[in-house]
Amino acid sequence: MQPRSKRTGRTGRPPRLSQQAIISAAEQLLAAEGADALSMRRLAKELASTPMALYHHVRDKDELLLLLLEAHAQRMPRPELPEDPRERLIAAGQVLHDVLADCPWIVEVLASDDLMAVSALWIVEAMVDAAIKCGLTPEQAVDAYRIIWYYTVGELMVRVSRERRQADADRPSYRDRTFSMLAADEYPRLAALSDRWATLTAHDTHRQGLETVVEGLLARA
Amino acid sequence: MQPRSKRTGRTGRPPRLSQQAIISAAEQLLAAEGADALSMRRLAKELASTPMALYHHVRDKDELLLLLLEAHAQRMPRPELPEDPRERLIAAGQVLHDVLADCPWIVEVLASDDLMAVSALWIVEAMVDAAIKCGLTPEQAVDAYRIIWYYTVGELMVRVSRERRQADADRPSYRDRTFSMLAADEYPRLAALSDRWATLTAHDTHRQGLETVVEGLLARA
DNA sequence: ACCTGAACACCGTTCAAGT
DNA sequence: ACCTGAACACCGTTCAAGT
Repeated sequence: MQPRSKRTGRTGRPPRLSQQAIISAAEQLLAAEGADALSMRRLAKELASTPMALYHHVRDKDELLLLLLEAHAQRMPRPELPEDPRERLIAAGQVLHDVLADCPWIVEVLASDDLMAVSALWIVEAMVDAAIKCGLTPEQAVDAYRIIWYYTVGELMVRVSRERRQADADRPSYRDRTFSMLAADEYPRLAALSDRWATLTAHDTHRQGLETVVEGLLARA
Repeated sequence: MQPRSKRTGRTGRPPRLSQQAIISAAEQLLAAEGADALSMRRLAKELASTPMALYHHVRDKDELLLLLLEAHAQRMPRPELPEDPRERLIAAGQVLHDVLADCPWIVEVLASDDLMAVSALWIVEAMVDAAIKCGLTPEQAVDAYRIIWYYTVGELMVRVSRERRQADADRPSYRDRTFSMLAADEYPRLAALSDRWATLTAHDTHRQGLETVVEGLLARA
């Protein structure tokens, strides 16, 4: 696995670093200290090397993040999807979500490209295929994929940022401050729900929303 | 409008800076040079002041961003929403989207809090109200709002990041490289669509997706 | 080919002092 | 009360040089 220099001339030293080693170290760092800790400089320190040595193996930080996403997607199990196209569409959407949900650092990558890693492309294929089998045209199927994708990205964004906020939990959230000041005449619905808002918006609605979105998408088939 | 010191003692100088002045300068900077240019240091330079002077008027950069969002939402016109609750729900979702869509720098704020500025809270009120009038329970209405919110955030994230990518358009997108290498036997649907993928995913599906999501939401009412 | 050291051009934020 | 200067603890990336 470890790439070696092709010519082992007398003066050439064996490479101390490799893309693999860098990716592994980055994964360890992410697991141990979270996304904020991952910087080129810190990573170099972790590898007992210098920042510039990394740039010999990855083009820039963006490429490193993409490589990390790729490695993560490759490791994920590829579950059998249901035969029924509707169930298949929902299941694929769920997998898409789950692949990304357990590596929250990925959100920065999400923003940087609108397409998954190659290793996750089978999910997109499954979704477009299922949508077509549900009676959508190929064009509608692509639109359906995009709508589900937007829903997924949004859910992840909000989920991750909430988790980060809870991490440094000292200061009261803007939301709490806002809801305690709600004028009941101007915002009757929100005021009526204000004390339950935190709990109502805390429970996980991803799956339910996914099913809802699919229901809407197939209604036009 | 300009806050003045209450005691104008002989030794007290008139304040050179104010929250208002800082916000205005930040808006100008954002308009002129985009989100990346907005830093506390740069902003101080623009105001012919020092970074630390800013911290006397805003707590930190997060608060500044929140104040900017608030100011933006306040300026937005508040359109009359349709009476019909279903149309009302869609229209409110559209406004929510539009308020955010024309200030792409906001995406960083979106991640940092799950609730809108106070000035945009009327949209949430309208959505929850419309959902209830459509026959949903208050709990379902909150879930409906959240699902639309996720969809909106995701659409904006992807939209903004695509626009940024096009800004520095030198390097070919990861997507293009990926799609040109697609194995037709492994990804039959995507391969069949590969040459049209760019155009199919370029057109704006926000509105259509919004209507679809609402359709799915109301199907269970 | 692979790596290092020093530098460039930045960040957000804190501290201690000035008027 | 309002502001300044200097500093702390970082960033990503480039350049020129070393073996």
